[in-house]
Amino acid sequence: MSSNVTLKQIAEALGISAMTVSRVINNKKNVDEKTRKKVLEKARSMGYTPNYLAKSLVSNKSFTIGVVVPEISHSFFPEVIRGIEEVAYQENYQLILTHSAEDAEREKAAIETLRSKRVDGIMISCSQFTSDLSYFEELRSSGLPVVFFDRCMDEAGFSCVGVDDKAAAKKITQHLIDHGYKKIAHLKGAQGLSIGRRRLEGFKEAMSENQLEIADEWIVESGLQEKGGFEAMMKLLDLPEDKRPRAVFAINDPAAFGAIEAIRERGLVIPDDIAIVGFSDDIRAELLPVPLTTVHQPAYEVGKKAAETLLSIINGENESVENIEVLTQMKIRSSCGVH
Amino acid sequence: MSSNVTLKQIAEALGISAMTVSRVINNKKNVDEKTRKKVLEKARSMGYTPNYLAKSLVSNKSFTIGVVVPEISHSFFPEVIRGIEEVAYQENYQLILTHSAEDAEREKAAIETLRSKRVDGIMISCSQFTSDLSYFEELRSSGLPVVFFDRCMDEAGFSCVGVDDKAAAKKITQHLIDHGYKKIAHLKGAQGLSIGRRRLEGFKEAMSENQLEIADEWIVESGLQEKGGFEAMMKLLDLPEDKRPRAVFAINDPAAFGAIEAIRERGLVIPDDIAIVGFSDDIRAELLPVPLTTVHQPAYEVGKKAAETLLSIINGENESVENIEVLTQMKIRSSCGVH
DNA sequence: ATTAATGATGTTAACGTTAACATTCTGGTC
DNA sequence: GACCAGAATGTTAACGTTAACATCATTAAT
Repeated sequence: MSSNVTLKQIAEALGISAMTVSRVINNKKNVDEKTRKKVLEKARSMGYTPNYLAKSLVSNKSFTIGVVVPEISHSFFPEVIRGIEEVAYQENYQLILTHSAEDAEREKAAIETLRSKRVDGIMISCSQFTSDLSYFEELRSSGLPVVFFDRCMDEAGFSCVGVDDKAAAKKITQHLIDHGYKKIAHLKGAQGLSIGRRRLEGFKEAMSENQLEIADEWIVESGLQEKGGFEAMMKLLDLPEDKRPRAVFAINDPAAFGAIEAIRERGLVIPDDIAIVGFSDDIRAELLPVPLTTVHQPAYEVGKKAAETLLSIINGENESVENIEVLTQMKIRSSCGVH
Repeated sequence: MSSNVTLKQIAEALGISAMTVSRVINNKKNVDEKTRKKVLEKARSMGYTPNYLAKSLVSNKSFTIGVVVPEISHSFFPEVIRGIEEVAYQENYQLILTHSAEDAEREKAAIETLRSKRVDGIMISCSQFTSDLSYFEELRSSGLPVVFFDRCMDEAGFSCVGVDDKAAAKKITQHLIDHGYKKIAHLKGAQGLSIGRRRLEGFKEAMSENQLEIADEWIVESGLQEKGGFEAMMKLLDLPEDKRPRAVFAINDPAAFGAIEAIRERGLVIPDDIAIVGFSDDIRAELLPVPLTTVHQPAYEVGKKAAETLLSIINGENESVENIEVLTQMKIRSSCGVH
């Protein structure tokens, strides 16, 4: 358990000052070539590893950025993280990854810890239950660079990188309408979340532009997971037959999977009895017995763009609060009916 | 961009010493109740956030652990990370997540950076191409707690948390044998990696215990990705018909997916013409047209166990170098033939 | 040989925190 | 009222690094 070697120890071993050693380690000029070699050799032989904590303390810069995700293991976020990591890596930043597990308190605590660890910026994708705007206002007044991605708090005053949720939701709803469906339901997400609101908006816009009825009972909150989708769909299936929708637009693919399960349990057939479309293009969507029509989100791109945005703020190249939308792509498969 | 508030600033604002403020912030005793309240109030109003960098510098403890994964976005690792994160969260540690992208040099650089950031320990899953043992020996001599997970370097002298690769490989090979197959090939992984070696060993053991021929040309290196699996399978399919294997055990599911693609391209049918089994129970395995028989790896458990092991070393509760195997479960589906 | 310019090195203080020790209160005891 | 234990608070130095300035050595120019 050899404790860590310091500049000073190298300096002492060579009978020179710590400053000279520092200069060598940081490749500064004005160091004699002989000294440089001597120092490098000694540093290697003593197993020197610079202490970035001390460095960061002095420079007030940690080359670390914090990432807060609500869910690590579902397919979208790992891909986003890969995008973030790639950009960070290029610029020599590391990531502290924290996981809120869809818990607003845990999210808050994570952000506090990240601040304490003096990250240079934070990237946040909110939990489903995040609603305390005042906390984010406080965060904003701290001046720490922050960017939201995918799940944003619109009023928080931070930039947000997501996908064209509203436009895509509208488009895929329109696709159902083009198939001749009129009775269309929506499994919606939490309205505190930008994605929940925007997808609902897109849905509504498509419906009203086509003069179709938007029945209250056909807009059911499902959350973002299988379970919620299942339960929400069950509610719809419990309606009297003539009040039942013929098509469903689910807030995301996991919710759609849950809904599909519910439909199947009731012995109904997709898309003949009920058509369904999702959002996110989960890796499983394509592989279902009836492949799911959905919206492909370029997750890697979202991560990349979000990281670039954050770094530009950190580097002082960008002050404006922006709403950046990466373009999605509709994936038409079979669950929406013949095409 | 208000710069960060310090203990000293709070102290000055109240006309007391920094030490007293520190005592309040850290809930130490021997502080007057009135003072305590005054300080807490001031700290809140000034927006104080403790500087863990400074704290860590003094205490030589960062409450941060480094994680190095070769691949972020494939389903196994996110789940492992979730397990790690959960344990870390319980113990108030944060994770610095780094990604080697299957590049040995990048992996080495990541570890160096983690050391510089003075993480309290590191968890590593090696890239496919990691082979420089001397680096790990050096790392070991630094005394920093390290644990490998899933992809280990056996001789490096660190504990390793993985699954019962060899036993599981043997079992699934035996399963193929029980189906009556005698001509069985193996798409193997890099032999520098524990999983590559152990799964090959398990395969060989099952074959020889059943007095079956282990033909050299039926053991083909595929790597761990689709592409490698595809190419390796193509080599097997290029053999003269009578020398072709009737069943294949792929090192992991992605390799199996690639192989399946190759089989299909040749117009052959699974399992009738060629049976195939994988390893890892990728989320897609179950959803294939012919669901893939494979070995389920409890990824979350691996992450959890690995993190627990690392923390026990960090806390000085554990000195021994162990090889911990989390038990897998065979998932028998259809790709291995009727059952 | 003297001066100036430049190169090589050293010294000091600071970053924000806390451990260890030092000092100053307080309230009680005799 | 003197004394003391203990509580409350303060002072100093240290963690490892570097910026800023200071010093000393060397070389070139006159």
